[in-house]
Amino acid sequence: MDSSPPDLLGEFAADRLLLGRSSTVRRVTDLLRDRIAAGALRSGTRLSEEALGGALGVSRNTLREAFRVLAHERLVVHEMNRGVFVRSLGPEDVADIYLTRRALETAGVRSATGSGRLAAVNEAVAAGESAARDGDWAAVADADLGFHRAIGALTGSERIDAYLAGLLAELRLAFAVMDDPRALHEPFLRRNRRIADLLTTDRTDRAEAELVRYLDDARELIVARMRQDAG
Amino acid sequence: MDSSPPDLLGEFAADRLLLGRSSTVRRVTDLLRDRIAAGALRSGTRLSEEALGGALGVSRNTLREAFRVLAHERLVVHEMNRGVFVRSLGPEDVADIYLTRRALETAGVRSATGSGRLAAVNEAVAAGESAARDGDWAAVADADLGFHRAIGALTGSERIDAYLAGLLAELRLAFAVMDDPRALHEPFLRRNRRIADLLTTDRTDRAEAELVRYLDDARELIVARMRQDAG
DNA sequence: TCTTGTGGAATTGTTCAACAACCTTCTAGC
DNA sequence: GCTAGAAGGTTGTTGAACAATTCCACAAGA
Repeated sequence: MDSSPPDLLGEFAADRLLLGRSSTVRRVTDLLRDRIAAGALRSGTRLSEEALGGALGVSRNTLREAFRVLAHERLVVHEMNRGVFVRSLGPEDVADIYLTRRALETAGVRSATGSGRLAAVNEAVAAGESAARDGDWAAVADADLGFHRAIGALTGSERIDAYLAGLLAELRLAFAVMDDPRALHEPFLRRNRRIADLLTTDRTDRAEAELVRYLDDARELIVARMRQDAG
Repeated sequence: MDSSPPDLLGEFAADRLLLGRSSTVRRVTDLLRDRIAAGALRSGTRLSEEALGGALGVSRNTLREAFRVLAHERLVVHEMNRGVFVRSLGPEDVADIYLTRRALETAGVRSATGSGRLAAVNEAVAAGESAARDGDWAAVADADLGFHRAIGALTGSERIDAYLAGLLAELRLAFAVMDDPRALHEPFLRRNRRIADLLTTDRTDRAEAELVRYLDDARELIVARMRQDAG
């Protein structure tokens, strides 16, 4: 042991977290989260303990532990004695999510200078533009969310990053309402680029103003579509 | 039914949510959360499934569901095949929490004007001052956290309020390190009052500056004490 | 002395079966 | 058409069981 370079030991210690075999609950939670984000499980769908447990080959108890996590992430709602359902967002939810995004993302923009994390922001913009050229609108959506997550990560806070990631996952529930992902994400590609450029050139105040306008416009787009569907 | 005033029906409908009999998991989760916040369960304490389940009179499966929730709230850590432990915060955690508080609370300050929610802020300040006069430093701590939660609630976002509440609960884990609650909270009573006054008179920019200084100072106080304990 | 096996005790991870409580639906009766 | 009540299915919770894993102590070897 003493002959090993200390660096090597450090690497192993870091690997240990990745190495750890994941529990069944963890795998089930991840799987359900992915299916919900991908829209395979629509809003309002009832997740029967018996049916889903049978399909996944896990016990009811294990499934219930996974449900508790997903409910805390607001991806499903747990109604007492009635079961759990894939969450469905209303206009108030979307408005609330955008209020929260505004708080977190503007915080990121304001601490952009000297954060040394702008590379990820520019990479996300490039990924979105590349996906748009390929016509892969699902990838554009991913890149768009990745961009905003990178904006939040400018704060350097692990909690802000994690919470924003969850918030954006929740927002995907609303995306399912938009039948045309291109109409939802394409117009914002250019605005992402502009915000990234403003940040790269240290014009943070203007970047913040652009970001706030972006968020207001995106919210209005979704809320309008929701009211249209409802009426 | 038709003879009842509609207001009354609305009240009952609202009560129904509160009335709803809570599940065992919910009660266990609340109880453990309270005990952790109160410091009755110290950081690092191992929560044995069998022992705790026996003491509370609930089954291991029920307890495990509660653990999933608490782990998601970052109040306990779940180590695979080892068990769950009351979380212990390091200086990095405290720094991260204060970064997040800064993002959320400054957002609240910036949307204070015309929010119509300043009453709760002033009430929290008054509650803190009253508790200080009584020498009830635990109540001062509650009021302090209530003040900052009210600041976040100025955004009008339910999610920001809920997340900030969780964040402050997590921070109580660090308060346990401070043996003297008076030293931790008393100096900040005056600063809370000052921030509230600035907000009430619409001097939001100065309020924000004061708040940021407050948060930086509080973080330093806790981090310094932690390093002192560690070294 | 320090490290390396080894065995056993204790704990967690997961499943299964059971039952009470509850919700939903259908039916009978008015 | 409406209400009460019975029937069936689902969730809430428990207790037991077993495999997998960790922890601890102790012995064996360098």
